[in-house]
Amino acid sequence: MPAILLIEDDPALARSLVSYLNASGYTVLHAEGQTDGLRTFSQQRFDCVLLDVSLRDGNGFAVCTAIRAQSQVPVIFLTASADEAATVAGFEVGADDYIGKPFRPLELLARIKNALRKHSAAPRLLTCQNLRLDPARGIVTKNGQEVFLSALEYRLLLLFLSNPEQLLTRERLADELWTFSGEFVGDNTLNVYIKRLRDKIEDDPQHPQILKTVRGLGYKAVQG
Amino acid sequence: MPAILLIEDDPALARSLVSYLNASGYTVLHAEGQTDGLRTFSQQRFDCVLLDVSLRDGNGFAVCTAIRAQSQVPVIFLTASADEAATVAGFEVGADDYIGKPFRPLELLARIKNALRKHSAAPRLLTCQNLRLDPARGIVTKNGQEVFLSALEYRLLLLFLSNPEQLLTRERLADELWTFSGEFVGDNTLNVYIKRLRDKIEDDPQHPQILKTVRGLGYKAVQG
DNA sequence: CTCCTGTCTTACAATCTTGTAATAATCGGT
DNA sequence: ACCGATTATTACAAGATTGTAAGACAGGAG
Repeated sequence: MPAILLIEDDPALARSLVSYLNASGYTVLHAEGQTDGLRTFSQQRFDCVLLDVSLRDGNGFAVCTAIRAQSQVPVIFLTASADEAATVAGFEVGADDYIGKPFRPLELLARIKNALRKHSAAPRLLTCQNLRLDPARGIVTKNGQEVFLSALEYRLLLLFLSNPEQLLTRERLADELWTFSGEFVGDNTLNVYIKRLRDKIEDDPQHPQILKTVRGLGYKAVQG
Repeated sequence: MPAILLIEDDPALARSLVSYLNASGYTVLHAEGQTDGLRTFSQQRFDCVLLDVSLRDGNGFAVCTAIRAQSQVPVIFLTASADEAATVAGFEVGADDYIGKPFRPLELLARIKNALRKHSAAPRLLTCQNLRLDPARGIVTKNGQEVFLSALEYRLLLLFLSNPEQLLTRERLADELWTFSGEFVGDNTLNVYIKRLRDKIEDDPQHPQILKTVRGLGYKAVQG
């Protein structure tokens, strides 16, 4: 049951929104103004914020900026006006969507749902054939079995899976792996890492199906 | 210069949109209908798709579904009607936004810009005080200097920074770190890892400012 | 085919990581 | 202040990682 924070100082409108959203399966917490809203926001976790632009004790843009300073939560602006400049300003301060009154109930629901979906679609997996890399957990699996990669092997694979079908030059790869370690690393070192990675992730390291060699240029990972 | 695919079968509207968006700094390619649009889409890369719901040779929903089958590109629906059901249906098939005619020019621009920003905002950084973890590169830095973490230390830190201000129980942490290695790990092992991580990321490991101990329960990372 | 160049493979020491155990320190309650 | 339980610290061995070097191999040009 997703939790929504509604920051709205029109009592009648707030009441109707709360009951409508409740009926639609959301837990709604209503804050009356800027101060109230930000305090509530910092006290508990919400899945989405509905924010009126015109609050008596300050405008909604400031609230949105404050929220953005500490969170990536979806923020949807509500506005009475057909004020185009306000809409633009809303997006500038990091809003996710902007709905003008009068609200069409189903559209409001659809936009909330959309915001929640987009936002929760974060845990992306990088995959290639039977290989899966989960950047949010730092884990690599092959056919469901964990493949334990060393720190550098992980970074190398991450590079490849983030740039599928793209040719990564030897130089680019070395740069990415050893930028911070100011020291030189030998010219052959990358070859060795490619081999080690292939030994761990390829079914037949002699005939790699994932990390292809592009002679004279570098390597590329296949799409998949 | 972002590339936009406009699928719109009203010639007058299309002309005005193309020239307006061109003037606003976008490269626009105009397709007249469903078939045309999908062919163009598969032939080159676009940063955003503007899609009219009512096309003569098929409705826009089908086009959106087809696009979603092969790409995560932002899709913004354009609609003549104030048809609420259509709006809802648009989001159902994976649209990112929905704009009703008549368009307000600046709002249209703002929504396009928003879609582009949200979509390209992938390289998120997890930060806490002077510490930064880049999941897209698998790199941790402290005051700009790289902190080289072992695979398990990295995963442990990732866990903490992904759940700021949340209490992570000892059990939960051990589960996440050692799920795949079916073996038992000693009860004290986690303590040792916490210590090692603190030694690398805290300014004063004796008085941790990032990884707080919650006696009897677990640990939590501070926000920020 | 032959040579050359670039890549792969193997092997190797120095160092780091991993998990354990033993000991010390700390917190909270009495 | 004392006690018991929880957490922190230290030290240690087995094993893994890292970077290098040397030789084997493979592809392309002539």
